[in-house]
Amino acid sequence: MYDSRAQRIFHIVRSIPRGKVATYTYVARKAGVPKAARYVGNVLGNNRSSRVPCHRVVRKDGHVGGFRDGTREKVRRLRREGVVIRGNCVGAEHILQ
DNA sequence: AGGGTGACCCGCT
DNA sequence: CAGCGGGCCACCC
Repeated sequence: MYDSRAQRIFHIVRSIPRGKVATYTYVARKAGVPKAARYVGNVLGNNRSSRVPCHRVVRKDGHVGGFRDGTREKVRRLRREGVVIRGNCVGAEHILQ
């Protein structure tokens, strides 16, 4: 199973509403490990549960970032939720601060 | 205990 | 403005 740290990360990601996205840094900060953005990616990459909408987590510079099933799929899912994406960049208006 | 890993980030060139 | 280098962190052998 996962330890409390990973659980916290999943919980935070699950709280991201449809049509919004959060950054890896944002999730790391809310999880209490502000400099562990990279680790957040590790945890989400490992995740396979459809209950965790990890496609809603993007890079701080606005780029969509990686995805287990491919960046294309991540973009598709976000667009389906109404998120505006130019190239591989999400509109800043969707990013939670 | 220690080195390897990665869906990241920042500063410098 | 694009690349590169180094830092970063928790986890996994």
